[in-house]
Amino acid sequence: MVIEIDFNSNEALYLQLCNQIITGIATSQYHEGDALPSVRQLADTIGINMHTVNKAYTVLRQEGYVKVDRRRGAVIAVDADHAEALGELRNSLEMVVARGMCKNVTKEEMHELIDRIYEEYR
Amino acid sequence: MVIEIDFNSNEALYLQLCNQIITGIATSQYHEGDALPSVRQLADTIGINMHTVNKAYTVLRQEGYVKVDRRRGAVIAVDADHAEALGELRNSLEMVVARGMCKNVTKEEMHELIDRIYEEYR
DNA sequence: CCCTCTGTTATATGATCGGTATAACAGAGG
DNA sequence: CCTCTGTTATACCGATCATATAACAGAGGG
Repeated sequence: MVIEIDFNSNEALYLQLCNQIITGIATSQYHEGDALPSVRQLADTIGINMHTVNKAYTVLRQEGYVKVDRRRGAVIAVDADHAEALGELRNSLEMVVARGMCKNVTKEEMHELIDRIYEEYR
Repeated sequence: MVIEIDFNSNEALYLQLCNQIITGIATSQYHEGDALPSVRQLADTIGINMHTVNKAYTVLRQEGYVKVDRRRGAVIAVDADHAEALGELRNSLEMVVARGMCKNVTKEEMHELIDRIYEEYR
């Protein structure tokens, strides 16, 4: 999978990495058991520091998207704790929905947006 | 409206302020034309610096939630540019939905979450 | 007219974070 | 043994966050 970093973004590099890999899992570009590039290798190919990649992998592990073998490196392993996932989703959605409501976005429009994203990502 | 700041949060103070005020608008605790406390007054009541409040107000103005009179201070004035709002909503939702999909959250569950938030906020 | 309130701007300081850099360590293979 | 893996420690630089002090212009109120 191609990972592209925007150095002019105000989003932190390690967060861009996390988000792209998570999107890669959602879009089935990464599958359970796939090995990610090693921290040194990925850092080299996209031209950033090893520790920045390591930070991204650490966050991904803490959030339950990869597991780390000492020798194989980071491996896609989604920990789909459903209740926990719903709780965090809820927190993330609250601010998004609040902003939408202020701007007169109906919940039907919100549903439509979600359906569209689901279609594109599946 | 009561504004509560969590000094132990990893979220920046000025962003906590923004989010709470936006939530206040969504939940009809603030209405179009209502005046927010002055930067000095609000800073004093919650025990933070004037400039931190000023930064929050500046962001709220840029994102179209308040307008600033020289005399009256910050006044709730939502600029509901619908197309623009939908675009930004879409961007915010993409990462949320991607994380949900990884954790096997169905779009029906996502819809239900949104409906529930809409109910609670209305 | 003066006093007081409003947002705004300018500087400076300290703490934290993001990213880089160099280095070393332990574990697991080939 | 050599090489790969993640991991840890340390240091440095720049940007951001929050604070502090200070001053300015505009708009009322007494």
